[in-house]
Amino acid sequence: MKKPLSEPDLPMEAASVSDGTLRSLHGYQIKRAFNVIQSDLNRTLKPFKLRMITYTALILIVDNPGLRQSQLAEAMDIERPNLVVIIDELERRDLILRDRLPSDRRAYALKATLAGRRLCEKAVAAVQAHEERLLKGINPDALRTAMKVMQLIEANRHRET
Amino acid sequence: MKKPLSEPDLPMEAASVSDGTLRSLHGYQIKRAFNVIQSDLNRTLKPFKLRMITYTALILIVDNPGLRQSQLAEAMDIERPNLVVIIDELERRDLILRDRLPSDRRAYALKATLAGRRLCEKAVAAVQAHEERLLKGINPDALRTAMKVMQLIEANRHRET
DNA sequence: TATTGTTATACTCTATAACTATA
DNA sequence: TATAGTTATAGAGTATAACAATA
Repeated sequence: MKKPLSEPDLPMEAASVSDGTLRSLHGYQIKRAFNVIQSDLNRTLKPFKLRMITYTALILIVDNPGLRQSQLAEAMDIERPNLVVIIDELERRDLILRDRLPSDRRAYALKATLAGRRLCEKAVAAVQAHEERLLKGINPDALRTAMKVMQLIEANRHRET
Repeated sequence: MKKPLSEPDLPMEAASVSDGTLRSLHGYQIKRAFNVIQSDLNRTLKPFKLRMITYTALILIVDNPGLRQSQLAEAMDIERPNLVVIIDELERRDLILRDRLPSDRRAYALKATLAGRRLCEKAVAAVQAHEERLLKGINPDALRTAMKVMQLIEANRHRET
């Protein structure tokens, strides 16, 4: 929706797209913003061979050593099966490791390796630059408000089948 | 991230996930909100056999009769090839039709059928209820601010490369 | 019985290259 | 040559059922 209203050189038959807000669909604006963030972030993370989802998993493991996969999946709000391949990928690259919990031999304690912590810190710096770029010109109060709104939306999740 | 901090009955080995904001990653909060919206909306649209993306295309065609596919793709911020299957689906269900433009026989003028307009209006009502539910308790000013922030993020899209 | 991690699978959304028919 | 729509395809995210090992 870069061109908000009518273009001068369109033939009569072609309509102009009504500007901005789709009626009754705030969700689509959030989708568009998210797509921009995701593709820009993935470009930023490419040199580290990380994606948004693997970066998120790595940073949570670095910041919360000993996390179980089920806890991490809940924290990331993804399904357990989908986390497995992410953990596999990080483990194969020796960025994290799966330690068996003696107290519960079904579960793993996830821990970052030194290499994982180092890569994470470098990636964090790049991501900070990415966010500065993408959030440039946005009033910090407005941004805080927006993030609070995102949390409220998440909290209003509809759980009944 | 429903449980913000430590759970009382966890064994010592298990760490608690640090609450809320992932350091330097506003994007992930937006992702989570979007996922909630998308899955709730798709559930809402299921009785109409629509999804977020087909609903969006339909409403834009209803509101902008004569739209070309390329214009619609740009308005929805998706790639032209991905729009084709969406238009196919709506056309197969006789909700819209592709009219050849006499002035440019490469292009189509997209128009909603009566059935399409009727389904659209019913879906709009359901979506309004969905958004009321999901945005319940959110200050309208805060919501407006959040939507403006989403637009600004979209406008800061990184285009080089 | 219930839970942790796993496998397999299916569906959706996104992105790109290459084609056709028109301009 | 450029553009509108199309085909084919690949990649990534998400969701569910069912299983083995363990609780």
